[in-house]
Amino acid sequence: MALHPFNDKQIGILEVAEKLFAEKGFDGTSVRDIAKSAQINVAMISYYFGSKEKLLEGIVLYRSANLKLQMESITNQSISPVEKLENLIEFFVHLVHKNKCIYQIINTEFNSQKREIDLELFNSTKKNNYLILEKVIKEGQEKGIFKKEVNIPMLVPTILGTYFYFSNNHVFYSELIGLKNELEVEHYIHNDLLHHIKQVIKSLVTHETA
Amino acid sequence: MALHPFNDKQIGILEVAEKLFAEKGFDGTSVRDIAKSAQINVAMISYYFGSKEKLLEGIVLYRSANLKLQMESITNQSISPVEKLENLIEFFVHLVHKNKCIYQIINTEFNSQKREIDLELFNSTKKNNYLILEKVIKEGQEKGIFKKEVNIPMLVPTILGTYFYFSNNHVFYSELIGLKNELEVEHYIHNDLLHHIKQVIKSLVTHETA
Amino acid sequence: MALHPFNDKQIGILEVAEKLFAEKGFDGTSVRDIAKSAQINVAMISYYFGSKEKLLEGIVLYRSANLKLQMESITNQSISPVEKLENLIEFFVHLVHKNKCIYQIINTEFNSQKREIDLELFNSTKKNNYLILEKVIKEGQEKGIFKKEVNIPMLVPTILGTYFYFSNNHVFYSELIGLKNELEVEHYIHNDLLHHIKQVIKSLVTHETA
Amino acid sequence: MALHPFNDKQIGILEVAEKLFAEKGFDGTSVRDIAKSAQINVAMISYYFGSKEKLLEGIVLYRSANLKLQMESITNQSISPVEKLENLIEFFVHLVHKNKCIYQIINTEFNSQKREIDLELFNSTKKNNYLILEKVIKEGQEKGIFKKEVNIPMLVPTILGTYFYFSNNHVFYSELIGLKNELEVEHYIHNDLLHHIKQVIKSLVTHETA
DNA sequence: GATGAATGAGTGTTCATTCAT
DNA sequence: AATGAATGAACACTCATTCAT
Repeated sequence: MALHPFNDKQIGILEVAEKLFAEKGFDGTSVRDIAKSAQINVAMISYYFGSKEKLLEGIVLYRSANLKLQMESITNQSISPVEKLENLIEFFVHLVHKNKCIYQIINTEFNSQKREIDLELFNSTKKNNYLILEKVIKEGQEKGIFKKEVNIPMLVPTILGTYFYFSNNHVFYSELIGLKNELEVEHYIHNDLLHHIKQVIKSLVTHETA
Repeated sequence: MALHPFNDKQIGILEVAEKLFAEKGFDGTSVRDIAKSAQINVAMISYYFGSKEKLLEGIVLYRSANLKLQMESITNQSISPVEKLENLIEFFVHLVHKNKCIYQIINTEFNSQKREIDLELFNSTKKNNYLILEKVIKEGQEKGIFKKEVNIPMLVPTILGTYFYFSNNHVFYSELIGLKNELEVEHYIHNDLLHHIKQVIKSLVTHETA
Repeated sequence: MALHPFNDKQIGILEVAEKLFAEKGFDGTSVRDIAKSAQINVAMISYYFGSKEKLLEGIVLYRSANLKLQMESITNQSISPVEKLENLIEFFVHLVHKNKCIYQIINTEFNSQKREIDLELFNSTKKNNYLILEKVIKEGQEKGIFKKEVNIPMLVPTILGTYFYFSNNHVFYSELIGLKNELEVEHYIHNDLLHHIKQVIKSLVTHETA
Repeated sequence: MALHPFNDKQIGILEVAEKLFAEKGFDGTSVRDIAKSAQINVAMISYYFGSKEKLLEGIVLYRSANLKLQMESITNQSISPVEKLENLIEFFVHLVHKNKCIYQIINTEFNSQKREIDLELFNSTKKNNYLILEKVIKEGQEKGIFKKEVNIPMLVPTILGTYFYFSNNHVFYSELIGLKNELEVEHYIHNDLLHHIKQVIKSLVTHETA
């Protein structure tokens, strides 16, 4: 059974719209833009989704359904808390990187109550992710591997904030670091940036091992 | 001599527009919205700035000029590198917090080449800030206080990314942490969040001191 | 043999459409409204009637056929001209009251050549009704019961105009007279209003009887 | 002081719109039709009136203000009740004939709560007219000139209903009576039809004078 | 025979901008 | 210097109708 009620044609429109909304913003994207990109008639957007706003809701619903995670496997393995933590960070970063568009949209369109739609499914996923991370940290703390005085709720902001800040300013940092094209940026993210984030978190939570 | 060419009336419009653009986005804000908020005639925006786009450029120019920093004082004092670093982090966080609006605008309106205007002044400030941080870190490394293997360019993304991620998702985190109103959020940022960021960076760059 | 070519499904649509057209006007009613009310597919209207306009013609045709009257009986009875006149007035008022919808439609949609469809059948019925009334009046005149100087063509406008004016403004008159609900309005029409119209016409055409 | 807040340009639009609404109905008339007829830009309708609906309200307001009557003169003269009644009928018929459009609009657009706008001013005028007529009738009754058993509230429906029924069906009646053009119809209304209506009312309310 | 999908034209309205003053 | 009036283009959306099945 599907987690969302969209057929193939609708999904095509959703994905085109997601890309455009992420690039140009909701208000900066007209239904005509979407229709042209998706090679459909303008009327189809109303026909399929009811309205432009409902289309946006559709995107959130569609992606929220897809984001339902199977992270249990990561944290249930019989590996050390540090390894679990590293796997989790890797998982988080890959996840948001792969779903950059929808995160971009949600961060720009749903901030400060600009728009009011149901983010419940999305937020429950976020909450769930937090709880998994919290469990791993507490496990490490109990084992004496992790420090006690860590501000756990602020870990995800540090992990994902670092990623998003880099991503949002990738033009600036590409120049600063000397990345010549998108491929190199991509490579940098999956290697250097990810490594940096891991180091940041590990340094914070673990006792220094000489 | 002024760093920007705007008179008092224009500044009034700029500040109103900045607030609205940050709240509702550039495309989501009409010149009539701005005119009404600023209690001026609609035609004034074109009259004073040429166009809505030019108004946006004006905001960036106005704020960039204001962001010109006197950070030298922080780093020239005869205090330890760790203290310098802490002061710098505090300075950065307070700066972006105070100028949240313009950062919001730049992050949403100038991503992925959506809009092409001159961010040179803004970017040079950013670059300058980076260089100051880099200097502090290198000083600490030379003194043997800081680790060598730190990815210095990614420090600002970690510092400001953490702040922005929290700020963008403050509704979610207010609920998670239990902050009841804007005042408590404000207090949390200047205390707990700032402390967390300092810990993150210090843990990363310093050798553990037992 | 049927007087119109419509099957049961078509008649269902016609009657729903008639009601909606009378309530909201032709242009104010969409084929989707009709389809929803009639619980059929939107495409059915074009399928069955060819177009929305043809559907309107269909309604007129359907009702015109139904309006074919058996009034001969009224005027052929061996009763006095005054009684014939009263019966005729009663018949007219009841007829238009029962078919209020189609009269409403015709009065609003076919005025001033707004729409050009075949009202021949409808008009021939109207003409026929006039002739029957004329016959009764002339019979009364010949018998010396009715006045000679009556403007016979204006009798129907007086009879039906009074009814329609009241009907169109029933909200205003309900308040003026003190009718509390639709039932009381209905009762008023069949009693007081009908009586008034009879008095009006009788006073006009008959010699005062002391 | 003006009874309505419209300037000359607005009045131009109002009058064009009134004509079109009367001819083709509110829903049958597009703002582009109006703009073209009034030789103005489409946006002006929203600019001046806010919306198409508000334009309709504007028409009603404009005409209602104009309909404020100085009928007192008619009924305060020292003439017989019969003469007063005749003058009143003449006044009513001329009034509605001259303002045919707005009456047409109100009768078709505001029936059965199809549209809900403020008809208070219009209705108070209607009520006022009724009261003046009632006064005249009662004066005649007191003087013994008019009958007692008259249904006074139904007099206006008879007077104006007759006029409107003829007007709405003028094509049919032109053919029936043999009126060749608009001029002849106009002439018929002001002479024969008006005379007929007077006869109808006089016959009803006065005692026959041999 | 009957219908869901799809379309192009048209809807009322808002937009940033310009113009006359 | 400053503004109310005005404009053409674009907006999201609905329309009656058609078409493939």
